[in-house]
Amino acid sequence: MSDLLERLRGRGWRLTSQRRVVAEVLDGEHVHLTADEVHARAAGRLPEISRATVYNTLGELVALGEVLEVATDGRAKRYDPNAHRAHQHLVCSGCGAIRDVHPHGDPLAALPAAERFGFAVATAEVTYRGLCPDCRP
Amino acid sequence: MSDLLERLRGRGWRLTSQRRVVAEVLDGEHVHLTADEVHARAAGRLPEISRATVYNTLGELVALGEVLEVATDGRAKRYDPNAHRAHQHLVCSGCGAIRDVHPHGDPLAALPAAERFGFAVATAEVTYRGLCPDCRP
DNA sequence: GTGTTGACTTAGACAGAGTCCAAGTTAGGA
DNA sequence: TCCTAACTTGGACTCTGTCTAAGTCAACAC
Repeated sequence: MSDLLERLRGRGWRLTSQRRVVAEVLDGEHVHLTADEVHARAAGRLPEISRATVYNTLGELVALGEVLEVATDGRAKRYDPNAHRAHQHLVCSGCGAIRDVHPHGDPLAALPAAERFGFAVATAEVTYRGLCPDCRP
Repeated sequence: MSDLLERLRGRGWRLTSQRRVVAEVLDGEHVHLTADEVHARAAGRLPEISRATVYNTLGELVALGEVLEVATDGRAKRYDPNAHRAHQHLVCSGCGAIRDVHPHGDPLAALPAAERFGFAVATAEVTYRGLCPDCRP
């Protein structure tokens, strides 16, 4: 994602310090941060950045396909900078930890035409759930 | 789900009119209602039922395994009374419509041991997304 | 039937996540 | 350097969902 800023500029983005900081936060740690966590880290570098701007910027990055939105629980969405390699998520039912995983095969292929009901099915998201080593009894 | 009330009674539930109405609402329409929609329909039959009771009852039904919680967007959770037959969900990216679908194969099998990172993986939820016939261009 | 009691329900306050808006600021082209 | 549309800001607001204290009532014992 290091040339992300250039790609965005090429798409007509105005390159503000706020957007730069948000992109750097996502780029820096390949974890799954919530919007509030992104805001906290961004504020570490640019104290006056507002929550609204973080939400706006994240929404734009998602719309541009540079970042994935992950909703594994009913709580805050998380943002995954690893948008350029297909993967799924493994979530701990105990502590909520998330890992990227790479199952084999294409999950889309498992849905026969008769089960598509005329939808133009485009993607399949898989969430695996279970207890992580730290949470196992 | 018609004998749901009996099953619940057998598990020590007190059978109040509120719980009965919530169970009937879920039983009556095999759609995926939000908590607020369940509340609205329940209030049609029992006007003084409170939101808190609807949330409590839905939570209990989920804990008992009688109803599934489905979070397909970052918005309100939806409640799926079809908990006794394994299935996945197909969601319209345009209007949000949800259908139960039955892919073949077990999605869990696609995750090799090397990709489980010591987790005791228990379930795999698949969400297929695409445009429904009404939303296709 | 009546009484008792703890489980259940209620209204409303509260909290977390996210959106919206009007006013102020600024990146980048002319 | 100036201009202006695009961007940012703080704060109010909405939407979901949770919590609490006080009141109610289903089911059991008698």
